[in-house]
Amino acid sequence: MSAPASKSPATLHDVAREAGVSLATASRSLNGSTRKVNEAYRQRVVEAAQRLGYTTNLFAQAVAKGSTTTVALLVADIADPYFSSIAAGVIDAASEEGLVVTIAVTGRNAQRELDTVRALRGQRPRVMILAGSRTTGSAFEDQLRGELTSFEDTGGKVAFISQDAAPFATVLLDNRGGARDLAVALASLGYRDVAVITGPPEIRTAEERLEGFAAGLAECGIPLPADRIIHADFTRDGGYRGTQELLASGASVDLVFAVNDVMAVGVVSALREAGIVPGQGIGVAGYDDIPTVRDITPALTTVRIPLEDVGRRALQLATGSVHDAGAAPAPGEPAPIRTETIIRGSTPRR
Amino acid sequence: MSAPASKSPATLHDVAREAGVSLATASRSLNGSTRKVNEAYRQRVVEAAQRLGYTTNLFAQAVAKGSTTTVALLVADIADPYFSSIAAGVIDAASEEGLVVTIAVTGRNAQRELDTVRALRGQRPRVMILAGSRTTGSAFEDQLRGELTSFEDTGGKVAFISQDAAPFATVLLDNRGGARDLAVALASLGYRDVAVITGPPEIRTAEERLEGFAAGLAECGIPLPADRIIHADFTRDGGYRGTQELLASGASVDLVFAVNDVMAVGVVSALREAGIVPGQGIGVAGYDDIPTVRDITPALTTVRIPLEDVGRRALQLATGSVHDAGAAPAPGEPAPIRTETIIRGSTPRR
DNA sequence: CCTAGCAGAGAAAGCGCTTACCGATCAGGC
DNA sequence: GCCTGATCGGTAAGCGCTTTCTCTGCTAGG
Repeated sequence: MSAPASKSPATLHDVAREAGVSLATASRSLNGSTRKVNEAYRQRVVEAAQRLGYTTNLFAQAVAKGSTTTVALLVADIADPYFSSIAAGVIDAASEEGLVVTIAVTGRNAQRELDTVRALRGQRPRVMILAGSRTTGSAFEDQLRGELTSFEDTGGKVAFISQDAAPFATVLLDNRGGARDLAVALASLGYRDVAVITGPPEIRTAEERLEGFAAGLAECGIPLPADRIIHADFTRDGGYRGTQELLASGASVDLVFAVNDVMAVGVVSALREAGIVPGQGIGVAGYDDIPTVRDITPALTTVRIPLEDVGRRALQLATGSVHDAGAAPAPGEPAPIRTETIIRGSTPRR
Repeated sequence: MSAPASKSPATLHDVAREAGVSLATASRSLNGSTRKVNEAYRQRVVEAAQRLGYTTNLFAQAVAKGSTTTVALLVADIADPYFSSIAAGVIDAASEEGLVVTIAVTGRNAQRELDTVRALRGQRPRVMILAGSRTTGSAFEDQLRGELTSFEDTGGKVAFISQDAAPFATVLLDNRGGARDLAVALASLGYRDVAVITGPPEIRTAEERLEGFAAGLAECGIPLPADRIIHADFTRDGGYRGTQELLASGASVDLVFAVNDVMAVGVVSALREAGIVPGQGIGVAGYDDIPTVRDITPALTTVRIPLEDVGRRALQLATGSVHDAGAAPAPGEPAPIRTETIIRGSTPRR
C-alpha cells in the first residue's frame, strides 16, 4: 500500500487473451468498427473487457489512428465568468461528440498565448478554440498566425471567438452592432456626457465595442472626446481604477460604459465609494450579461450574449466542417449570434 | 484551400533526416534525456526541428514512455465561480509542471460522474482531481471508489477537493470548523432565529457545513429545528426558491445561512423580491467568498476560502507524492487550508 | 460433386516515439 | 604499442492500438 505496486492497466492484449480471441478481433469488437464481428465473439470480448476493467488507451488509439479526440481551448482567464461560460458551452458540445477538452490559460499575455498554442499542438488536437486572444497587432501576431496556419495545414481546425481572425473560422459576435444599439438606447434615455472604459487596444473585441458605441453616439449627435476614453484591462480592478482616474480628471459625466461587465462592476464599486449612487448620479452600462450583473444594485444595463451558445457554436463550427467537408461555404463563415440590449436599473431615464 | 491538403505534421523521423542524424539522436537531443549528446549534433537537430516546425507528438511520447502529462479535473459546473476558481488554480499549478489539464463537467449527476471518470481513464492521466463529487452515499459510490482504486493501482493519483474520501488524498477544507466559527460570530451579533439552505444530502461538503453551523449555534444555545433546514441544489435558483419556500412557510426568521455563496445570492434576490431588505429584516450569510458577493448590496457575510490555492494544492498534493514517493505520510494527509469568517453588511449587529 | 465466392478470424505491419543494447572510436595506462 | 574502458551514434525492439492483407471454412450455383 505504501509502495505503489503499480501494475499497469489492462491492455487490449490482455482482453484478447482473456476472451480467447486475437488482438484484431478484440479491437474490432470494442469499437464498432467497419468490419463485422461474430456476435458471439463480440460478447465474449466485451465481457472480458469488463471483467478486466479495461478502457481503451486513448493515446495509443490516437497514435495508431493518426487522429485524436481532443479539443484545445485557450482562454485568457478561466475564473472570469465570460470565459467560464464559454468553456461550459464548449465542454458540453464536445462531450456530446465524444471529445475531450483541454483548457489552457493565457493570462492575457501575448507571448504566453503563443507559447501555449505551440505547446498544445503537441497534443495534436482536432480543434483549437481561441477565446480572448490578445495577439492581434502584437509583435506575436505573425508568429501566432503562422503557427495556426501550419496547424490547419496539418489537418487541425481552428476557431476564434468574437475576434474576426480573417482566414480562420470565427464565431462572430456583432460587437460593433451590439454596442451601437446600446448607445442608441442609452441616448434615447437622455444620456449625453459619456465616458468609456475599454480594454487594451490590442484586443479587437474591445476596440469593436468601443467603435460601435462611438458610432451609435454619433448617430445621436453625441460626441465622445478622446479624453473620455480610458484604457483598462478587462478586470474588475481595472474598471475600478479607470473610474477613479475618470473622477479625478474632473470630467463631468452622466454615463460610464465599460466594454465588459466585469469592469462595469468595478465601475459601480468605485462610484459608490466616491459617494455617487450609480444610476442616480451617473449611469453605468456593461457588456456580456454575466450572471453577477443581475444581482448587484442597481442591476446593470448591458448587452446580452448567449455565452454558452457561443462556446457550443465554436466547437460545432470547427468539428462541423470536419464532418461534412464541403457543405460549409467560407471557413470564416459568420455565424450570426444574436445579442440583445438589456436596460436595467443602472441607467434610468434621465 | 477547399480540400484540406492536410499533409501530416512533421515527425521525429523527418527531423532526424533533415538534421542528418539517427532517430535516436534526434530524440535524445530534443528532450534533455539522460544520455549525453554531442553539442554540435544537438544544435543541428534543434535547428532542423525549428525549420520544420516540429512539435513532439505527446500522444506518441506517452505511449512510448508509458506515462502521460495529463491531469484530469472533474467539476460539477465550470460556470460556477467556486469551480472555475479552483480550476484556475489547478491549471496554473499544472502548467508550472508542464502538465496539461483536461476538464470534464459532471453536472452534479452521480451517474454522469461515474461515466466521466471511466471515460477519462482512457486518457491515462497522471492525476485525477475531483471537485464537487456527488457520489457519496449514492448508488454509484462503490463503483466510483472501485474505479478510482483501480486507477491508483495502475499508477494514477487521485485527489478530492473538500470531501474527505477516505483512502484517497484530499485537500481538506475545514467545512465544519468554518461553518461553526461563522455561526458563533453570527450568534454574537445577535441572531437567534436561523434557517439554513443546504445542498443535496449526498454532497458531503454541504452536510459538513450544515453540521458545523448547527454545532456552532448549539454552543451558543440556539436551536436549529429540522423544519428550518431546506435542501436545495447549490444553484442561485435553488437558493431563490428555497427562500420563497421558507417565507411561504411563515417561519419567523432573522437569518438565512446558505451553505454556498451562489445560493446566498439567490436568497438575497428572493428576499428583496418579497419586499424584505436583506440585512435589515433578515440577515444573510453564505460560504466560499466568491467575487460576486462583495459586489452585491448588501455585501455578503461569508467564509472565505482561498479557492485558487485549493486548486493548486490539489495538484501539488497529487503530483508531489508522485515526485518524492516516501516523503508524504498518509495519502489522505490533511492539507490544512485556512478559512476565515468575513462579516459584511448582510449581517449587521441586531 | 466441383468450383466460385464470400464471410470473417488472425497474422503482421505500422503509427511516432523512447530506450535498451551494440559497436565503433578514442584516450589513457602499463 | 596493445589493451581496457569510457563515450556516444545508431539499430532495433518495443509501447498499445488499428487496419490491411492473408487464409481458412463455408455456402451456393452449375
